[in-house]
Amino acid sequence: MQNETWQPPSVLLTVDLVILTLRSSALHVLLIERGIDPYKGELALPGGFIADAGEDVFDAACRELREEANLDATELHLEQLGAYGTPGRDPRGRIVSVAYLAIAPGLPEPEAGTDASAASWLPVEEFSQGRRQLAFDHRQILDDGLERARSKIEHTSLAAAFCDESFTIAELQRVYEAVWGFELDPRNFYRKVQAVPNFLAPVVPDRRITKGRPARLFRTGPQQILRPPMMRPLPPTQSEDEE
Amino acid sequence: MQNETWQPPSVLLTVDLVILTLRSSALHVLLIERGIDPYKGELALPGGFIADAGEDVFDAACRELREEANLDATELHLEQLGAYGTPGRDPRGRIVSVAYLAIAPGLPEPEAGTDASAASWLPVEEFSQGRRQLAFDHRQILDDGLERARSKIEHTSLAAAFCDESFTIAELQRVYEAVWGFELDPRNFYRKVQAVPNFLAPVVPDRRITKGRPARLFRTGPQQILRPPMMRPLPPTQSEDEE
DNA sequence: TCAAAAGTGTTGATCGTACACCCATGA
DNA sequence: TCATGGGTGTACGATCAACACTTTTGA
Repeated sequence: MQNETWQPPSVLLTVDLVILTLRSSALHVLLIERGIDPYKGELALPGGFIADAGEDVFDAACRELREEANLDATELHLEQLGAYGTPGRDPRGRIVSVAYLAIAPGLPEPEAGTDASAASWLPVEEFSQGRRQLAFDHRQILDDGLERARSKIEHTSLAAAFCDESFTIAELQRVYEAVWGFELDPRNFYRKVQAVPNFLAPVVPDRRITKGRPARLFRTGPQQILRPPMMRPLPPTQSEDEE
Repeated sequence: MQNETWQPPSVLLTVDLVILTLRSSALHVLLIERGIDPYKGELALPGGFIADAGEDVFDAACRELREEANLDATELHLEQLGAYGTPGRDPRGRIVSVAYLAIAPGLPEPEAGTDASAASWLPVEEFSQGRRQLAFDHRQILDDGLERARSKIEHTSLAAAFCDESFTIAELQRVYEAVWGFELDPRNFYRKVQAVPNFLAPVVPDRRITKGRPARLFRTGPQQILRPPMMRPLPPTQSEDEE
């Protein structure tokens, strides 16, 4: 236990964002090329220091979302991933980062001439087997964010956050396939999602023009928790050795 | 964007612990009665400031576990819940807390005469419907920890962390029943857990003396992810209104 | 009328649940 | 030999994967 003159040490606080979206049926993450040291020129997650001692951490994540990605936090899903506080993770000193996961519908390229101009969408597939590195411990944060997304679309309605407000069941299926990296049977998927009570609510009018028969449109219903869950097929398991 | 003389603000960092265990087949959480202001005399989660600017946040959680609860972090499950950083959550100033969830096998009462003497195990049931309050935002942290535990025992082997190194299937069942608040059929539970490949491994010798037929002993196998998952029965859902 | 995508029916295997029943031990 | 808890068999309904098939549109 500390004596009475002991003062607790202070740390610097940053937020980092794993922003995911679907582009051309592939999962992408928004990354920036760092313009300053440390890690100048390397890829990193968007983020930054909290603005002042009174700023809420969640508000800081919303602000960075706006400043670095031109995205409005009220229009997308934003949840905390966790705190990353290992000493030495940032060469500038003791910096603890609170990471957030954001999920956005398909979006245009970040506009040049804005603060977001250094940002670009990269396919997550390029980072999947350690093929490409990121600054700081951002590789770990990205992996944690991906696993969170993969896991949460199983038993929550999170997958709809990748879609526009109204969407077809085929569009929703493309989300699951991109995030999980598995192909799914469209006929079974169609019935499975509709069988979950209050997950999807039909939207009557404005159907879109496609090639074949037009699809029905849906929006998310009140049910956030999926029962039964959408179970992802297991990857090739080689543990078939029980009797 | 900030100008060049701007300096990022610093914050104070604490860790808080949600320590769960099973006592007499009921889920309990370790709480301390605060000896100093703020919230003097009220119940709070064990925790405290990081010791110095170089201490890892996880290590700080291990240290508090030892100091405040007399528990050894190497012998129990410890995982991060998340960061709690709303301004005003602590009247002493801008304090960000990183919360951890710890799960321990059944343990004796904290010893008097130690730093942990102000700590005691309380049944979580007393806090379940806002019946009793906690200091700071610890009520929220406790709720998040409970939901994490309830959710994780569904699809991971976390439930075994509530048991000793070797345990019977009936003991494991009591964990599920206490954490979920549901009674389960012992016969079906028995086969269900054994059907998960590599979840449980038999332990041959030393069986315990009980009333009836002695039960087989098991320890956890290498499989951390449960496939298929143990699904908790749904609470009385009143949304049976689809056609 | 053809291609393409949406949506439906059906079937056999698997899984979950309920519960009857048998087994091994201490008292 | 009885009470007690451990463990097995089985049957029925629900769910799932696979895939043949019909529907609705644009071209």
